[in-house]
Amino acid sequence: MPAEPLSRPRIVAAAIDLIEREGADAVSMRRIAADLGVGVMSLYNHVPNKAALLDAVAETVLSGIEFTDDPDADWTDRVRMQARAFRQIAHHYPRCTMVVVSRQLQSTAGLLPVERALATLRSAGFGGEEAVRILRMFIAYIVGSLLREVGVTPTFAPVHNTQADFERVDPALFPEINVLAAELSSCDHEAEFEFGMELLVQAIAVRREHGNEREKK
Amino acid sequence: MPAEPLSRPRIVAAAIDLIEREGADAVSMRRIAADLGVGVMSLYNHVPNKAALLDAVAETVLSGIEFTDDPDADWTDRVRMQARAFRQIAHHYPRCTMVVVSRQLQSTAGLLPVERALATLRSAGFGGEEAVRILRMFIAYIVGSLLREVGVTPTFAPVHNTQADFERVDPALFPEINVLAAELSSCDHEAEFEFGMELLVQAIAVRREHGNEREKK
DNA sequence: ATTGACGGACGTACACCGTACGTGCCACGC
DNA sequence: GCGTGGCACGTACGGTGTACGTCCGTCAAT
Repeated sequence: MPAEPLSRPRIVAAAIDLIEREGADAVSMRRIAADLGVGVMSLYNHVPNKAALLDAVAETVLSGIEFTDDPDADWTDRVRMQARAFRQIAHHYPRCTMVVVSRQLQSTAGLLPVERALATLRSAGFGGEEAVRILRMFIAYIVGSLLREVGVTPTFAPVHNTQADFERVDPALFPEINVLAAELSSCDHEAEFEFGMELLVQAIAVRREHGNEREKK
Repeated sequence: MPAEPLSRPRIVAAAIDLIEREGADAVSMRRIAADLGVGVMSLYNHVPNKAALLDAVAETVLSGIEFTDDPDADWTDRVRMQARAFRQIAHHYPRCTMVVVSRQLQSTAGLLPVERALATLRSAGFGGEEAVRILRMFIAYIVGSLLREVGVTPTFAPVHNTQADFERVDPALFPEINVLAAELSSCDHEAEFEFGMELLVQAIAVRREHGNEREKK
């Protein structure tokens, strides 16, 4: 007597749960079925195959982005907020992040963030082509940042101090690394992310100014 | 009569070859052994397990970066060159790129690029901590860019035009996407990469100016 | 020269994986 | 009453990573 009749959302939720608990490697159709107390092949009545299931996982995680867009705020603040929203879901589903960025999703799941971002950039005065370029640049930076974050803490396990690794390098061959061993081994991801984001925001801000000046001329 | 006696580099080379020919999904110990004309378990005399083999693949690919660093050039040009060198290996081993960025490598393989980059930034006048932050930002951007490039062309197969996908969205729900469908569906990766890199270079250039001014004050 | 140890190539075996296919149950429209 | 279609499920097949045991060539010590 299954209280709930095994639907696609339930399967996806179980998959996300499993990934967060035991990592992406632990995912198998048998394991998900066992967690749901269900036969393995029953899953295939709702999901065509494992790849599609993982796509659905990515889609679901991505659609969990919460936008608190304030149309009255400065456009730079809106850009900042949207970038942070992107990063926050990665903190909510840390183990799933690798799954999300690994599979390129050509579905409509990530479309709402794209729409919002483009609208913000257009309202800031950027042209269409330029807005797309800027958006792609931001996405690249965000994805790369998240990849490092989840890579360095794949299990949130004891972050075995890699400091020793950096201090063990040959000072003659790698003088800079040797001097900066402390800075290289520690990493405040939040501050790091904000630093890069601020640089990007200011870069496109000055680019907008130049564009406006050129228009006036 | 094995002409060459099956060494670890030979195994890694076979793995890279296989990945480039048939994609990362085709990699299996049995398949690699077959390509080498060798029994499966013989591989384990040189490689502890499959994960270590893939780590070695990442390490080997990464160590193939060619640096043509010109110490006399402007520091911005040196940064540009190093970023491009990073991207070029991804073009040389397109299918391996996902493997490289997927596994976080804490080995000494990627250390030389790090050393060069830090030296360049330090010589440009950046402080130690700031140089590390800037380097991390660049790496995030580059990794994110490469991930999009290899994601969009996982097999270099016919890039089934996703234009239709963008044009099919509801214009009422996604007006910006609808208007910019053409820009979103086409992507000149090279130009896109250069655009973002230029923005980053100029951003840190103005940051350096501000820092210098503050020092003078 | 004989022997012993040893490293590497290999086959077998096991647990697990994704999933194609067939079977049975149950709720429904006629 | 009777199809009929959807859904849960079991079985089975080909593939995977790898632990373990076996065999054999080489080389050091006796």
